[in-house]
Amino acid sequence: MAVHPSHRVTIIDVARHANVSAGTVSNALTGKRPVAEETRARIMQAIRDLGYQPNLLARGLVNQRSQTVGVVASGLDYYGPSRTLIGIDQEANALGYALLLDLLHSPMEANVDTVLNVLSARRVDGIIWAVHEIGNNRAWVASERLNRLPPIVFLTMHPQPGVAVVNTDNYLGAKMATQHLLELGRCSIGLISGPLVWWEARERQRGWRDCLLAAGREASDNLTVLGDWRAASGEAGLMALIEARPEIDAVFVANDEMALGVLRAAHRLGKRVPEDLAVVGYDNMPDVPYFWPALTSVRPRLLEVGKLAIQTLHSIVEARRQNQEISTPEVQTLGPELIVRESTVGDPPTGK
Amino acid sequence: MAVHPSHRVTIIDVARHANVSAGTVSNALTGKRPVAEETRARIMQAIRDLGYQPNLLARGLVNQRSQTVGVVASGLDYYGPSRTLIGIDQEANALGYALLLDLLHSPMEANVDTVLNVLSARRVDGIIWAVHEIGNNRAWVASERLNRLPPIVFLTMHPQPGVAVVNTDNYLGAKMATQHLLELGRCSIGLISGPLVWWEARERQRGWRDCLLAAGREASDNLTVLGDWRAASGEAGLMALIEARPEIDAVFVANDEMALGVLRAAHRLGKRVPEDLAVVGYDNMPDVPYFWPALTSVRPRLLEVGKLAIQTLHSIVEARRQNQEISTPEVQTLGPELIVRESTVGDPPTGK
DNA sequence: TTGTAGGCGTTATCAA
DNA sequence: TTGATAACGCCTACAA
Repeated sequence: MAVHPSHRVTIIDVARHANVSAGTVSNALTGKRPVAEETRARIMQAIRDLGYQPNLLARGLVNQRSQTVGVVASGLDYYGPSRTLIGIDQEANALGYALLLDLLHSPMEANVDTVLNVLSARRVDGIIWAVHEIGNNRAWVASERLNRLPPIVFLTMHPQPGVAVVNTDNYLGAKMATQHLLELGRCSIGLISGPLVWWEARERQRGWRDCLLAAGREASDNLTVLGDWRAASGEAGLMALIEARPEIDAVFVANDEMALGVLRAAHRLGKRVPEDLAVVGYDNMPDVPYFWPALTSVRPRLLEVGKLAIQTLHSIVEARRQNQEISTPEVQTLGPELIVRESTVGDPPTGK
Repeated sequence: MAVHPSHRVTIIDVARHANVSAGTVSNALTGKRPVAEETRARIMQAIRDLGYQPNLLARGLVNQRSQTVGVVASGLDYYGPSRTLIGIDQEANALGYALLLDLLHSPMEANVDTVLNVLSARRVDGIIWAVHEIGNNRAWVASERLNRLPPIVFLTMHPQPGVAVVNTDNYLGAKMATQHLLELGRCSIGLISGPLVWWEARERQRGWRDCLLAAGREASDNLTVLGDWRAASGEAGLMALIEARPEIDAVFVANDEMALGVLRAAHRLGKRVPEDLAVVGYDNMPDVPYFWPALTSVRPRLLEVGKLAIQTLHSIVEARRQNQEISTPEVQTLGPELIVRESTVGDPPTGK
């Protein structure tokens, strides 16, 4: 048996081997036309004998669809984006799509055109845009460019007419976190925010503010500190916050990493959590239950976001293929969940 | 301007528009044959006018190469695998490959054949196998199957003749960690290991043991506890370890997540880190500097692993295309780095 | 330097 | 139920 068959086995080889025409083999494989049972058996045997693999490039060429979805993402070294990608992969597998992955090194990067061109040239059936909305890095969405591209589903962005979006509800998540702190009887609830050029950061800030105002509380600027999502900025953030408002007894932190920094700062300052300071994070990363103390956090349903994104894309692709109306709503938002742990209510079991 | 051009613009449209033949357009695009400067300009203009995108499916079909690399990975919700994937993506971009991503939900899964068939059918130029070696989930590597597949580069696996492997040196990393603890004068150094069906876990265990034995120390079984990589098992692990060997004053933990659990257990037991117990982790996740106390950890060079994997694959692909000998060594191993922090040497700045 | 023709591996159409 | 034939969009000899 030759190790490198000089001639990749094609559908024609199979046809010859089974004494039928290539068309019949194709029919047996795709099931689009009936094939006699006896013939089909012969064909299947030939396929096994020859180790035939259909060439999906050729198939895509004639079918005008590649069964491929382009995924443009960034920040994969964070937990959230990875998690979403897993959801995307699972559902794509289920629906028979392959994933063409494209990572943007910096989400602000302007090489959007290059990426879109590549995906377009590879004739992906659709695109999932999983790059965080930062500054005006979505400006191109309004452009006429969009019409010349395959269907796109956007993740976590400000709703925009004519654009399919799947969101996780950052506003609600922040509200739930803040409400929880209010219900614990906390008087002065600070916020350590993400950079406000991020849409998600703005949404979480808005949730925190609206919740406080609705309760007749103060939500002034010096209760807020800007972080950069990293733990270091959470640590510095708490220091600054306490400097400005020493009476603070709770803080909502816009992500878990910064919350880790907050916990560290609290330890250094000798503040007890949650007695002196209650802390809520966001993202519910896998290791927050083992922080010291275990961190109360908001869990966005990222796996579902990924799955829903592919489902939505699929239905758009199908609708367009059949020139039907699109039945999916333009914006779909998944509600989060608050997971309460020691950093707001518990005494961590201490001492032996 | 029609929103859905009924007829995707092809190289022939461009040719007509520019008053040349399709072949000339192709030459202008690929640069494989000279084209008069004046003609080329006309062609480029036509391409812009028409918004032409070459069809890479068709190109792949005739060229017999798709400029695509299949990446099979798992555990993407952990930091390590994501990091490696980023490296893979970066280098693939640089070399002009697109990435076809395939995630295995369980790394022990037996559906290896399905995955390989899909990749094979899509005519990827090569494959990167980034699934952790667990149990005998690499058994297929020895099979004749391998010869019927495109070139494959394996990540983190036990070297095997005839197989290209890119590794990070788990054995050395564990040795460095243990050596560090020895040099601090620690007397009784425990190990919290990963599941021993993982090759990497065995390597790290071996490093710990050999280092201790080389120093004339004890490395007996009751200095070892098995974990499952998750924080919970680290927490339970330290409890068990101290139960068995109360005199323990240092522990090497096979990953950072479990180390987080160990820190938590130490707090609960009232043990001071590092005074009573020095702790070293593995992976150097981004948030370990903000653990309490900051965690000393081994940093594997994962980004480089990803890049090197693609480079290696690329050179194998090229060599095979030209029927040359493969010039890359079969096994390439990248050494790790030990990052020392408070959990072994420091006093975390405490109180104000 | 450019044009023409044939083929890459499939599927779809039209007959048989 | 099956077979021949013509696309799908591109590249590459071979000719001009």
